[in-house]
Amino acid sequence: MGRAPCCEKMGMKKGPWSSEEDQILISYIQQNGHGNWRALPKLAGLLRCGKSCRLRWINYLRPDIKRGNFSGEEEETIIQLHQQLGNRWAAIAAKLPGRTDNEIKNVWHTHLKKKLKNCDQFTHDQVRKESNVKMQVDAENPRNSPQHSASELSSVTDSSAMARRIIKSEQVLESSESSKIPKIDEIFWPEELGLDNENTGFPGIEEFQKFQESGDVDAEMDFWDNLLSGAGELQDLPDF
DNA sequence: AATATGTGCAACCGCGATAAC
DNA sequence: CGTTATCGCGGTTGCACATAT
Repeated sequence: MGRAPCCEKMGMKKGPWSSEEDQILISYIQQNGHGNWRALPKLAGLLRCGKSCRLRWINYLRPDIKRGNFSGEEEETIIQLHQQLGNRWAAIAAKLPGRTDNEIKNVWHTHLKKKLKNCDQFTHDQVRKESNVKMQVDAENPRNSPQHSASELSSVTDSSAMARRIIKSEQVLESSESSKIPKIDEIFWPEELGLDNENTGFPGIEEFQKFQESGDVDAEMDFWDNLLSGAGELQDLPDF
């Protein structure tokens, strides 16, 4: 259909809101409700378009807005919901009380996307690595089952589980101030440091690989919890 | 200390859906 | 039933601040 933008009228103010404007909008909505957004600015005495007022109220001034950093739990929820719903930010926001679609969208683009990118990179490397190992094993033992190999690979391509690993591992790092604890990249990409897959120096690496193979995410989360609670013991790690 | 670059976030824009006429 | 107005959503932009060089 094509419709003229709501702010086409000249004289409408744009850009950041002043505290005076905020106050006018808050007190008007508290007294009268928002009603017709388009009519609101005129009635409230604001030189803004209705769209701008609505956005300001929904994303910033609403009393039930929860401000501050997202918890790991919230981030995990967003990742899982995004996997299910895609970029339907409003639908995702509906599952997170006090969070707005705009805020979630921002967090996604600034934090979570990067995490998943790292995760994808890890997954890609891991698949490649496991494929190489598999090819080597197959060459040595042609009777190896192809189905078994597929299930092994599927466990590392579950991006939700991977995201959980990333978040949990970051919690491990945040929980300790020891400079001897390797960064997540160092845990996940030991080959870049010249360490082979068999002996990374990462404590519990065998259990970690076991969970990956089984695909038992909950058991893996328990593993991370144990690692988190025993983060202090990681000081025994070799220098990287 | 000055400048360049990166990051986070609030706000804007355009479009589709839908209600109202 | 077609047209118009409004709302709500998702994508994008631009600015302020932080960090690196």
